[in-house]
Amino acid sequence: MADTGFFKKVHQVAQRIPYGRVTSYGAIASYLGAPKSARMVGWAMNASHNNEDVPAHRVVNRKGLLTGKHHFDGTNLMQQLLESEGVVVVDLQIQDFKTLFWDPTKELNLD
DNA sequence: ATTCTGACGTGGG
DNA sequence: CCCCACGCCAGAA
Repeated sequence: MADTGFFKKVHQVAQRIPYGRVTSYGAIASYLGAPKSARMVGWAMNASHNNEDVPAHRVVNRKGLLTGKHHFDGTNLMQQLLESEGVVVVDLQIQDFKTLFWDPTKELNLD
């Protein structure tokens, strides 16, 4: 099933998002070398939804808006998870998004 | 094979 | 900042 290289990469990058940090679909897509396939990242997140190791709630759109919150189990589970990590979210909008933003192409360091 | 959709992004106004 | 139109590509019907 969806265990393509693309999905796998997305999962790995998502897993490396630090606690209390967030990133965007485009950032991950760009890191994977497919800046045009940002949507596919979201699709990959859907598949990763099966994998608890992938914190999909830390991935938002470029505006820092929790566009995918509707895809989570509850109605505001995504926001709860983020706030639980210290991320301030107001009306689906992450506050200080620029500060909390974690760019894999710049800040991703390998173990 | 064709058509539509979508957890997006960019550019122009 | 907002709004609008277009591009992109994988999957479902």
